[in-house]
Amino acid sequence: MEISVQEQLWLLLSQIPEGRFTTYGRLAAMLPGVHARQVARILSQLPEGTQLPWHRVVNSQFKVSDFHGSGEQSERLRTEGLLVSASGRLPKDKVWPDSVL
DNA sequence: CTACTGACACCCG
DNA sequence: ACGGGTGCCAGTA
Repeated sequence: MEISVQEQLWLLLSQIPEGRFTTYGRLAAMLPGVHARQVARILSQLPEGTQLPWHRVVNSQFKVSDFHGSGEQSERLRTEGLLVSASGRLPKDKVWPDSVL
């Protein structure tokens, strides 16, 4: 009995505390056989009312993609106390350590 | 710092 | 099955 990649990703995502963030690549690296691109796709298909912090995932450059409307992701991050630079980048000292599992 | 390239996984027509 | 596009990444200039 194995849980799907999708569910594993959800569990991982739910572990990210407020004020922290991670990247598609880091999440993918924690799930053997999963590519970063697949992570991005799964996150993009989360239901609208989800409790999961999808906004705490950015690309490897620590930059917010903001494809989700007009700046909603950056807005949410700022609300959690994460300072987003003018160019959309996040501070590297706030990265979620992937050693939790 | 930015721009471009190749490769990977997946979706759609 | 096939080719083109994408929200990625790593490498390079």
